[in-house]
Amino acid sequence: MKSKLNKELVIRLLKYRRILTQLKSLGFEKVFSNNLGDAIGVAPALVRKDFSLLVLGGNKRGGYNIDYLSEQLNRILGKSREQKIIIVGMGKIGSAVAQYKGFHQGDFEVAAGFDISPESLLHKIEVPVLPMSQLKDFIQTQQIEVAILAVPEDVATDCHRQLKDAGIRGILNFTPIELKTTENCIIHNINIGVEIENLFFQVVKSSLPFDVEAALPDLSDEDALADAET
Amino acid sequence: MKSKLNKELVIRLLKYRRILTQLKSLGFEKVFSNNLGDAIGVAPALVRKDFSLLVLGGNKRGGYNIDYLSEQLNRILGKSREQKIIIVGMGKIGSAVAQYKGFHQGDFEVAAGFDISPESLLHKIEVPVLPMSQLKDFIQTQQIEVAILAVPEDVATDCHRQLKDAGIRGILNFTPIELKTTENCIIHNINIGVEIENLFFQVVKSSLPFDVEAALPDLSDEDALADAET
DNA sequence: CATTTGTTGTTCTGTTTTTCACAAAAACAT
DNA sequence: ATGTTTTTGTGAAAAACAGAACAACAAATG
Repeated sequence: MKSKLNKELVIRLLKYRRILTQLKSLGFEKVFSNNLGDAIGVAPALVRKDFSLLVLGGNKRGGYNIDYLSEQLNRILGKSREQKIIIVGMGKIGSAVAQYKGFHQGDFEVAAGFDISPESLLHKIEVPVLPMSQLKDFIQTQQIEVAILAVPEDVATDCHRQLKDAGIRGILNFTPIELKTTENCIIHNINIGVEIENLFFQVVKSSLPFDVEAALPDLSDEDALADAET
Repeated sequence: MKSKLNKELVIRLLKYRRILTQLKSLGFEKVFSNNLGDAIGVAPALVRKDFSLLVLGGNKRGGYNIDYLSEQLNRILGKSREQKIIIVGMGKIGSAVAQYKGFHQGDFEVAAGFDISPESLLHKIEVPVLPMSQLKDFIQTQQIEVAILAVPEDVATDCHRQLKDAGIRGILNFTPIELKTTENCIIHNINIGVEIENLFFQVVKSSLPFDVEAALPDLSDEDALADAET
């Protein structure tokens, strides 16, 4: 069974929705595939194909209706509003995310943060911070499904287990430990260290006057072979 | 010209390197493809394929030599040591990243943070925080190539322009504004809001007793067609 | 009313990336 | 020595993904 809503597509749809919300608030009523493409950094043809796949039609010369598109994307993606999440580990990253303003028009509410020593966190945080001992109970009574994991590396696997035991269905993992999706719990890893290293590599590679890959094994044999055949 | 070192491959290589460093510090000398695959969450065959592509050989029954692999990965990826980065926007996210401990054995040094009002930042931060007015000069005299952008949404594009004007070659962008890579400046976007929305979608989708995609346009026509042809 | 213009919808094709499957080689055991 | 096990290395198949091209159509124009 091939899945129609592949991973990249879903991300694009979420981005379209955000852009549409912005455009709407600016008073626009319609939008063209190249506007959306520019906004999220993909080719206009891909935008049209995405909507075509979902049978979201536009008008042959008038582009797409923003209200219609928004509604339909909400139908497909779920309104994802009033969803509650918790944050485990209220260190720097955890509390930063707790106060993150970039959520799509307040879709999510951080129901609580958890930490080994909640008392020590005196910097004003708008969400209640509870001790880890209350984690499982809170998750189950509040029916929390999604958690953000932002604890130190050495307790990551232990916290992961606790979250799974408590019945969490999805974890956004900011620790450098690569957790793995299981049947009952979907993991998305964000490894900031790797992201920075990766960016550095790309920059250095693009800055060099020669091709980095020239240092890699020779592919010119293939060409030689091809030449020999002619 | 097809590039051998594609984006996903580079990320895997960076992850291999991290795992190898850990294994080495634990006293291991060799490692098998399935160990590495487990550690970074990919199939063992892919690990072998990666190394095969780079002509990094293992031993038919003894796995791969950790020291050798580390050296070779360092050669290919660059040692990426003593590189300096700056952080623009020392709000919650910015200062969290400034103090991020997950960097690969201290590869990177945060040379400075920049903010509109550096004085107001009284929470103890180990790196110097300078006013935006000094941004361009600092970048040029210190020869900074990579920056992390963590400012509020409404000034993101302006800061982006300032960074490009100052000659920055790579930006890790934490704002919800999707910036685009240009000839001179590589952008990697990390949109935390979208990541959370995406995770929610996947969780809801997996939780439903029926197939979400059933609500989407019918593909059974294809089957009907195929049947009709037989 | 005819013509031009602009934009969508979709097919077809091409590329890149991953998985499968198994031969080959090395280590180990008997 | 001989056989058995384990793990690599890789060619071929499969899947995922994107891009180019262009027909179809609606709107605008004169």
